[in-house]
Amino acid sequence: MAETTAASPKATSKKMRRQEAEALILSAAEKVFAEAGFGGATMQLIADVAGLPKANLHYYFPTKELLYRQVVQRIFQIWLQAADIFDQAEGPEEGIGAYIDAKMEISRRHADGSKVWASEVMHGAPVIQDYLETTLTDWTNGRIEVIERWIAEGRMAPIDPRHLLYMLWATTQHYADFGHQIETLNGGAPLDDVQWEAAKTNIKTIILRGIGAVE
Amino acid sequence: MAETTAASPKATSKKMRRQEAEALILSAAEKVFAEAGFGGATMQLIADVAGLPKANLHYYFPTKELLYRQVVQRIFQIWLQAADIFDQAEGPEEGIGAYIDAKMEISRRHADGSKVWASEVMHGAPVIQDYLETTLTDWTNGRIEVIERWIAEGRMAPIDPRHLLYMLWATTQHYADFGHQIETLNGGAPLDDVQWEAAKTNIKTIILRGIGAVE
DNA sequence: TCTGAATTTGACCATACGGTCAGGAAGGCC
DNA sequence: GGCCTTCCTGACCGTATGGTCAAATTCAGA
Repeated sequence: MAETTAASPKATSKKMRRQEAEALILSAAEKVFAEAGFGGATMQLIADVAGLPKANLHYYFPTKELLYRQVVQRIFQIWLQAADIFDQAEGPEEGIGAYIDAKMEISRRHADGSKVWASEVMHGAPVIQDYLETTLTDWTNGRIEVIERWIAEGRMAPIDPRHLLYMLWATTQHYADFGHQIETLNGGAPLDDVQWEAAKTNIKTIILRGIGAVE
Repeated sequence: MAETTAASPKATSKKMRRQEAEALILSAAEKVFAEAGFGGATMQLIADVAGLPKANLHYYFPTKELLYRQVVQRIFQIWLQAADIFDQAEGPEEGIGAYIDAKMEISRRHADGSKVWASEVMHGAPVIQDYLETTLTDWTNGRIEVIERWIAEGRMAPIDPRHLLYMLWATTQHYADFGHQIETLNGGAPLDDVQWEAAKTNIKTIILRGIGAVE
């Protein structure tokens, strides 16, 4: 189970702080939503995974939708943070290379969150449509400008920046969202450190060469 | 709604042939499963979309799982057929280029099916795990051999064929699975013919150049 | 120690869901 | 027309789910 957050359910005193309780529940919810989807997930199962009675979940998160919304928002934040690397770069090789590395790391460390996000978007983004229209749109347009500048400066080939971004998102998130398929094709074992490195290297090699950012 | 199959619900006589009834239901089910996921989809909603009473669905498909299974199998067949193009090719530029075209066409024409497939895999492939282990594994290994031959013949750079395939799948399916996100970033409108062509061209340009199959 | 706010929880409720069934309707075939 | 198979469907059932609630428990501060 996820050891990324807070203490174990019954380790300390009987009463929890709001913060740690919410973190525990969010972590359990992320896992269950990722495995079963919003419709397939049940509050009972999330409660079981969190090691809490169901009624306790409703104390912190009144409805299933509210809980789900927070799970989605959390991964979106992580997703956005990977953008910083993009900006700090001085050219496409560094910027896009680092962005690929960062997004691959997210796919590995936050596979559940990535799946929840993918599921949400696939179903028409009923919960975070406003984010797509505001934050994501702004972010995308900003990055498109950067790429266009790189093209104008002759640092890479004249590719449509939009489709390049889609390719970056698709390729990196695939390792999280379709992780089960990749694992099966890998003989049933998750990718090990070496294989993850190989994946990153391959992606960077193909894309950076493909856009003419390296020889 | 999908006009790809059969006649409209109540156009002809009261009684339907097994074949057209099943096609109608499968088409409705694909749409609903794509929009709501397996857990979120209800037999009632599928029935409504198909324009049939719920009990009639159970006449043709005894359980929800059985109906779902057939929807998934159908898209998998389409998915596999795109492989033929790969084999008939004589080199990477032609083979991979045609494969990208074919998979992009699937993403456009069968977006719902693609989403159902993605959802199934994301949730651990509870229904089609055997397909992943047999058919898909065989198909993948076969294609890896082809790519390795191309590399050996000096027709492309020494890329890990496995990760190249993942990239092809990811990039092309992204346009179906994340179609809503793309649509939102496109100002709320679906990609038009020109934009789809641009997408294909960009992907082919980047990948074919990236693997050293073209200059 | 007393008090009150925050937290925990078992029991409960209304609803919605997947699935069943019996009886009716259609249509092909003699 | 008579018969039989196939198809259709409203009404129904048991269960599981999201959510509620009031009583119990914990704990910090006066």
